[in-house]
Amino acid sequence: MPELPEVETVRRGLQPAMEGSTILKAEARRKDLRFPFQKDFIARLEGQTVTGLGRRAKYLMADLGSGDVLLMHLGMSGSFRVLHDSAAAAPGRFHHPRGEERAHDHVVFHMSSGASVVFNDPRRFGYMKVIARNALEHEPLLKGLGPEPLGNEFDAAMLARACANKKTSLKAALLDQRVVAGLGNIYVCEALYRSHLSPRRLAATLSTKKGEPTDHAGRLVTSIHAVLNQAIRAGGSSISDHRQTSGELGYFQHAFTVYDRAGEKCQTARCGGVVRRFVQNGRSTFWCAKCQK
DNA sequence: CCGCGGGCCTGAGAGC
DNA sequence: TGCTCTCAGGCCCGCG
Repeated sequence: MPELPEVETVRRGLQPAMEGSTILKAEARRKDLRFPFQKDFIARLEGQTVTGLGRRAKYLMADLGSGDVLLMHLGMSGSFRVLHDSAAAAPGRFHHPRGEERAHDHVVFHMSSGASVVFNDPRRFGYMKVIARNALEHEPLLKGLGPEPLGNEFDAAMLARACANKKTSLKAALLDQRVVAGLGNIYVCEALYRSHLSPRRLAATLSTKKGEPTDHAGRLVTSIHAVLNQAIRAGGSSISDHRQTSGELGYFQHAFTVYDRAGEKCQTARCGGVVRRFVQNGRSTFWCAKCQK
Protein backbone atom coordinates (compact mmCIF):
# COMPACT_ATOMS: atom_id res chain seq x y z
CA MET A 1 0.00 0.00 0.00
CA PRO A 2 2.07 2.79 1.23
CA GLU A 3 4.47 4.30 -1.23
CA LEU A 4 6.79 7.20 -0.54
CA PRO A 5 4.05 9.88 -0.14
CA GLU A 6 2.08 7.75 2.32
CA VAL A 7 5.19 6.89 4.36
CA GLU A 8 6.26 10.55 4.38
CA THR A 9 2.76 11.54 5.55
CA VAL A 10 3.01 9.01 8.37
CA ARG A 11 6.49 10.29 9.31
CA ARG A 12 5.26 13.86 9.58
CA GLY A 13 2.32 12.72 11.68
CA LEU A 14 4.46 10.68 14.08
CA GLN A 15 7.15 13.32 14.47
CA PRO A 16 5.44 15.53 17.08
CA ALA A 17 4.42 12.51 19.16
CA MET A 18 7.78 10.76 19.05
CA GLU A 19 10.67 13.14 18.46
CA GLY A 20 12.28 14.20 21.70
CA SER A 21 10.04 11.82 23.60
CA THR A 22 10.94 8.62 25.46
CA ILE A 23 9.42 5.20 24.88
CA LEU A 24 8.17 4.42 28.39
CA LYS A 25 6.71 1.09 27.37
CA ALA A 26 6.61 -0.88 24.12
CA GLU A 27 4.18 -3.69 23.43
CA ALA A 28 4.37 -6.34 20.73
CA ARG A 29 1.04 -8.09 20.88
CA ARG A 30 2.09 -11.07 18.77
CA LYS A 31 5.36 -12.83 18.17
CA ASP A 32 5.72 -11.79 14.56
CA LEU A 33 4.67 -9.46 11.79
CA ARG A 34 6.15 -10.42 8.45
CA PHE A 35 9.15 -11.76 10.39
CA PRO A 36 9.42 -12.79 14.04
CA PHE A 37 10.31 -9.90 16.32
CA GLN A 38 13.90 -9.98 17.55
CA LYS A 39 14.26 -11.53 21.02
CA ASP A 40 15.52 -8.23 22.43
CA PHE A 41 13.13 -6.03 20.42
CA ILE A 42 11.22 -4.63 23.42
CA ALA A 43 14.30 -4.37 25.64
CA ARG A 44 16.13 -2.24 23.10
CA LEU A 45 13.19 0.17 22.82
CA GLU A 46 11.96 0.74 26.35
CA GLY A 47 13.58 3.67 28.11
CA GLN A 48 15.03 5.02 24.87
CA THR A 49 14.51 8.57 23.70
CA VAL A 50 13.65 9.09 20.05
CA THR A 51 16.10 11.72 18.90
CA GLY A 52 14.86 11.89 15.31
CA LEU A 53 12.35 10.31 12.95
CA GLY A 54 13.52 9.95 9.34
CA ARG A 55 12.57 8.16 6.18
CA ARG A 56 14.57 6.23 3.59
CA ALA A 57 12.54 5.05 0.59
CA LYS A 58 9.49 3.38 2.15
CA TYR A 59 11.19 2.82 5.51
CA LEU A 60 10.64 4.88 8.64
CA MET A 61 13.73 5.17 10.82
CA ALA A 62 13.59 6.27 14.45
CA ASP A 63 16.96 7.23 15.91
CA LEU A 64 17.28 6.17 19.53
CA GLY A 65 19.47 7.64 22.25
CA SER A 66 21.20 4.27 22.64
CA GLY A 67 22.70 4.46 19.15
CA ASP A 68 20.18 2.00 17.78
CA VAL A 69 17.77 2.72 14.95
CA LEU A 70 14.22 1.38 14.83
CA LEU A 71 13.46 0.42 11.23
CA MET A 72 9.77 0.23 10.32
CA HIS A 73 8.06 -0.81 7.09
CA LEU A 74 4.32 -0.58 6.47
CA GLY A 75 4.10 -3.43 3.95
CA MET A 76 0.81 -3.31 2.08
CA SER A 77 -1.69 -2.54 4.84
CA GLY A 78 0.26 -1.02 7.74
CA SER A 79 -0.81 2.22 9.39
CA PHE A 80 0.06 4.21 12.49
CA ARG A 81 -2.35 6.03 14.77
CA VAL A 82 -1.36 8.60 17.36
CA LEU A 83 -3.71 8.59 20.32
CA HIS A 84 -3.57 11.19 23.05
CA ASP A 85 -4.55 10.01 26.48
CA SER A 86 -3.45 11.68 29.66
CA ALA A 87 -3.97 8.38 31.51
CA ALA A 88 -1.39 6.73 29.29
CA ALA A 89 1.29 8.83 30.95
CA ALA A 90 0.20 8.04 34.47
CA PRO A 91 2.90 6.08 36.28
CA GLY A 92 2.54 2.36 35.94
CA ARG A 93 -0.69 2.49 34.03
CA PHE A 94 -0.80 1.81 30.33
CA HIS A 95 -4.35 0.80 29.58
CA HIS A 96 -5.36 1.12 25.99
CA PRO A 97 -6.33 4.68 25.15
CA ARG A 98 -10.01 5.29 24.53
CA GLY A 99 -10.81 1.83 25.79
CA GLU A 100 -11.32 0.18 22.45
CA GLU A 101 -8.73 -1.99 20.80
CA ARG A 102 -9.10 -2.48 17.11
CA ALA A 103 -8.37 -5.71 15.34
CA HIS A 104 -4.77 -5.96 14.12
CA ASP A 105 -3.30 -3.41 16.52
CA HIS A 106 0.00 -5.27 16.78
CA VAL A 107 2.50 -2.83 18.29
CA VAL A 108 2.04 0.05 20.75
CA PHE A 109 4.58 2.62 21.91
CA HIS A 110 3.63 4.53 25.04
CA MET A 111 5.54 7.78 24.80
CA SER A 112 6.53 10.19 27.56
CA SER A 113 4.78 12.90 25.52
CA GLY A 114 1.54 11.30 26.69
CA ALA A 115 0.81 9.96 23.21
CA SER A 116 0.35 6.32 22.33
CA VAL A 117 1.58 5.28 18.92
CA VAL A 118 -0.32 2.26 17.62
CA PHE A 119 0.76 0.18 14.64
CA ASN A 120 -2.07 -1.65 12.86
CA ASP A 121 -1.48 -4.06 10.00
CA PRO A 122 -4.17 -6.54 8.90
CA ARG A 123 -2.05 -8.36 6.33
CA ARG A 124 1.16 -8.26 8.36
CA PHE A 125 3.45 -7.65 5.41
CA GLY A 126 5.00 -4.87 7.49
CA TYR A 127 7.87 -5.31 9.92
CA MET A 128 10.01 -3.63 12.54
CA LYS A 129 13.64 -4.23 13.33
CA VAL A 130 16.15 -2.61 15.68
CA ILE A 131 19.66 -2.25 14.33
CA ALA A 132 22.78 -0.47 15.46
CA ARG A 133 23.22 2.89 13.77
CA ASN A 134 26.84 2.13 12.89
CA ALA A 135 25.73 -1.07 11.13
CA LEU A 136 23.14 0.68 8.91
CA GLU A 137 25.31 0.39 5.83
CA HIS A 138 25.43 -3.39 6.20
CA GLU A 139 21.69 -3.80 6.75
CA PRO A 140 20.42 -6.19 4.04
CA LEU A 141 16.99 -4.51 3.96
CA LEU A 142 18.56 -1.18 2.98
CA LYS A 143 21.50 -2.38 0.94
CA GLY A 144 21.04 -1.85 -2.75
CA LEU A 145 18.35 0.81 -2.44
CA GLY A 146 18.61 3.35 -5.24
CA PRO A 147 18.47 7.13 -4.86
CA GLU A 148 15.65 9.02 -3.19
CA PRO A 149 13.39 10.30 -5.98
CA LEU A 150 13.10 13.68 -4.26
CA GLY A 151 16.80 13.86 -3.46
CA ASN A 152 19.50 15.87 -5.21
CA GLU A 153 21.29 12.90 -6.80
CA PHE A 154 18.20 11.79 -8.71
CA ASP A 155 18.21 13.45 -12.10
CA ALA A 156 17.65 12.60 -15.76
CA ALA A 157 21.23 11.55 -16.41
CA MET A 158 21.33 9.15 -13.50
CA LEU A 159 17.89 7.69 -14.28
CA ALA A 160 18.88 7.09 -17.90
CA ARG A 161 22.11 5.48 -16.73
CA ALA A 162 20.30 3.20 -14.27
CA CYS A 163 17.92 2.11 -17.03
CA ALA A 164 20.54 1.71 -19.73
CA ASN A 165 21.50 -1.87 -18.93
CA LYS A 166 18.01 -3.08 -18.01
CA LYS A 167 16.37 -5.83 -20.02
CA THR A 168 12.89 -5.05 -18.84
CA SER A 169 10.00 -2.64 -19.30
CA LEU A 170 10.11 0.96 -18.09
CA LYS A 171 7.27 0.14 -15.66
CA ALA A 172 9.22 -2.72 -14.08
CA ALA A 173 12.39 -0.64 -13.94
CA LEU A 174 10.69 2.16 -12.02
CA LEU A 175 9.22 -0.34 -9.56
CA ASP A 176 12.72 -1.74 -9.02
CA GLN A 177 13.89 -0.11 -5.77
CA ARG A 178 17.52 -0.41 -6.96
CA VAL A 179 16.80 2.03 -9.79
CA VAL A 180 14.93 4.57 -7.67
CA ALA A 181 13.70 3.92 -4.13
CA GLY A 182 10.22 4.81 -2.98
CA LEU A 183 7.94 4.52 -5.98
CA GLY A 184 5.21 1.88 -6.10
CA ASN A 185 2.46 0.83 -8.44
CA ILE A 186 0.29 3.93 -8.17
CA TYR A 187 2.92 6.60 -8.59
CA VAL A 188 4.74 4.75 -11.36
CA CYS A 189 1.51 4.56 -13.37
CA GLU A 190 0.77 8.21 -12.68
CA ALA A 191 4.30 9.41 -13.50
CA LEU A 192 4.43 7.45 -16.76
CA TYR A 193 1.09 8.92 -17.79
CA ARG A 194 2.19 12.46 -17.03
CA SER A 195 5.35 12.03 -19.05
CA HIS A 196 3.49 10.40 -21.97
CA LEU A 197 5.74 7.35 -21.82
CA SER A 198 4.49 3.82 -22.35
CA PRO A 199 4.83 1.40 -19.44
CA ARG A 200 5.73 -1.21 -22.09
CA ARG A 201 8.66 0.74 -23.49
CA LEU A 202 12.00 -0.96 -23.00
CA ALA A 203 13.72 0.73 -20.08
CA ALA A 204 16.98 0.83 -22.00
CA THR A 205 15.44 3.09 -24.67
CA LEU A 206 15.12 6.01 -22.24
CA SER A 207 17.09 8.84 -23.74
CA THR A 208 18.14 12.08 -22.17
CA LYS A 209 18.68 14.84 -24.67
CA LYS A 210 18.44 17.97 -22.62
CA GLY A 211 15.93 20.51 -23.90
CA GLU A 212 14.71 18.31 -26.74
CA PRO A 213 11.32 16.67 -27.10
CA THR A 214 13.01 13.27 -26.83
CA ASP A 215 14.32 13.99 -23.33
CA HIS A 216 12.33 11.06 -21.95
CA ALA A 217 14.30 10.81 -18.76
CA GLY A 218 14.01 14.53 -18.11
CA ARG A 219 10.25 14.40 -18.57
CA LEU A 220 10.03 11.36 -16.30
CA VAL A 221 12.04 12.97 -13.51
CA THR A 222 9.87 16.08 -13.70
CA SER A 223 6.71 13.96 -13.56
CA ILE A 224 7.97 11.88 -10.65
CA HIS A 225 8.85 15.01 -8.66
CA ALA A 226 5.48 16.58 -9.39
CA VAL A 227 3.31 13.60 -8.57
CA LEU A 228 5.16 12.75 -5.36
CA ASN A 229 5.10 16.33 -4.10
CA GLN A 230 1.41 16.73 -4.89
CA ALA A 231 0.61 13.45 -3.19
CA ILE A 232 2.56 14.40 -0.06
CA ARG A 233 0.69 17.70 0.06
CA ALA A 234 -2.58 15.75 -0.12
CA GLY A 235 -1.64 13.47 2.77
CA GLY A 236 -1.08 10.50 0.46
CA SER A 237 -3.63 8.25 -1.24
CA SER A 238 -6.24 6.35 0.76
CA ILE A 239 -7.58 3.39 -1.15
CA SER A 240 -8.43 1.09 1.69
CA ASP A 241 -5.85 1.13 4.46
CA HIS A 242 -3.77 4.27 4.39
CA ARG A 243 -4.64 6.85 7.01
CA GLN A 244 -2.87 9.88 8.31
CA THR A 245 -1.79 9.37 11.93
CA SER A 246 -4.81 11.39 13.04
CA GLY A 247 -7.06 8.79 11.41
CA GLU A 248 -7.95 11.25 8.65
CA LEU A 249 -7.89 9.91 5.10
CA GLY A 250 -5.36 11.07 2.54
CA TYR A 251 -7.05 12.52 -0.50
CA PHE A 252 -4.67 12.19 -3.44
CA GLN A 253 -6.75 9.26 -4.76
CA HIS A 254 -9.19 11.87 -6.06
CA ALA A 255 -6.39 13.25 -8.24
CA PHE A 256 -5.49 9.94 -9.90
CA THR A 257 -5.44 10.32 -13.67
CA VAL A 258 -5.10 6.65 -14.63
CA TYR A 259 -4.66 4.44 -11.55
CA ASP A 260 -7.86 2.46 -10.94
CA ARG A 261 -9.57 4.42 -13.73
CA ALA A 262 -9.91 1.76 -16.42
CA GLY A 263 -12.67 2.63 -18.89
CA GLU A 264 -12.55 6.34 -18.16
CA LYS A 265 -11.71 8.98 -20.75
CA CYS A 266 -8.07 10.02 -20.99
CA GLN A 267 -7.69 13.45 -19.38
CA THR A 268 -5.07 14.71 -21.84
CA ALA A 269 -6.51 17.54 -23.93
CA ARG A 270 -7.71 16.43 -27.37
CA CYS A 271 -6.41 12.87 -26.86
CA GLY A 272 -9.75 11.12 -26.89
CA GLY A 273 -8.22 7.84 -25.68
CA VAL A 274 -9.51 5.58 -22.94
CA VAL A 275 -7.65 4.40 -19.84
CA ARG A 276 -6.90 0.67 -19.98
CA ARG A 277 -5.72 -1.88 -17.46
CA PHE A 278 -3.40 -4.80 -18.15
CA VAL A 279 -1.15 -6.99 -16.05
CA GLN A 280 2.59 -6.49 -16.15
CA ASN A 281 4.92 -8.59 -13.96
CA GLY A 282 1.91 -9.60 -11.93
CA ARG A 283 0.82 -6.02 -11.20
CA SER A 284 -1.96 -3.93 -12.71
CA THR A 285 -0.81 -1.24 -15.09
CA PHE A 286 -3.17 1.61 -15.98
CA TRP A 287 -2.42 3.76 -19.01
CA CYS A 288 -3.63 5.46 -22.18
CA ALA A 289 -2.23 3.68 -25.22
CA LYS A 290 -2.98 6.68 -27.41
CA CYS A 291 -0.87 9.32 -25.68
CA GLN A 292 1.78 7.22 -23.94
CA LYS A 293 4.52 6.15 -26.35
C1' DC B 1 24.46 -11.36 -11.66
C1' DC B 2 19.44 -10.63 -13.67
C1' DG B 3 14.31 -11.03 -14.24
C1' DC B 4 10.25 -13.46 -13.27
C1' DG B 5 6.52 -15.87 -10.65
C1' DG B 6 5.07 -17.63 -6.31
C1' DG B 7 4.02 -16.79 -1.87
C1' DC B 8 3.17 -14.35 2.31
C1' DC B 9 -1.70 -12.53 4.79
C1' DT B 10 -6.50 -10.49 5.49
C1' DG B 11 -10.54 -8.25 3.77
C1' DA B 12 -13.49 -6.02 0.32
C1' DG B 13 -16.31 -6.51 -3.47
C1' DA B 14 -18.39 -8.90 -7.42
C1' DG B 15 -21.10 -12.56 -9.15
C1' DC B 16 -23.92 -16.43 -8.45
C1' DT C 1 -27.42 -14.51 3.45
C1' DG C 2 -23.38 -16.96 2.05
C1' DC C 3 -20.18 -19.06 -0.75
C1' DT C 4 -16.27 -18.66 -4.17
C1' DC C 5 -13.33 -16.03 -6.75
C1' DT C 6 -10.34 -12.07 -7.71
C1' DC C 7 -7.83 -8.34 -6.38
C1' DA C 8 -5.12 -5.04 -3.35
C1' DG C 9 0.01 1.15 -2.11
C1' DG C 10 5.29 -4.48 -1.13
C1' DC C 11 9.00 -7.30 -1.31
C1' DC C 12 11.72 -11.74 -0.15
C1' DC C 13 13.05 -15.97 -2.17
C1' DG C 14 14.02 -19.63 -5.27
C1' DC C 15 14.31 -20.81 -10.01
C1' DG C 16 16.10 -20.72 -14.68
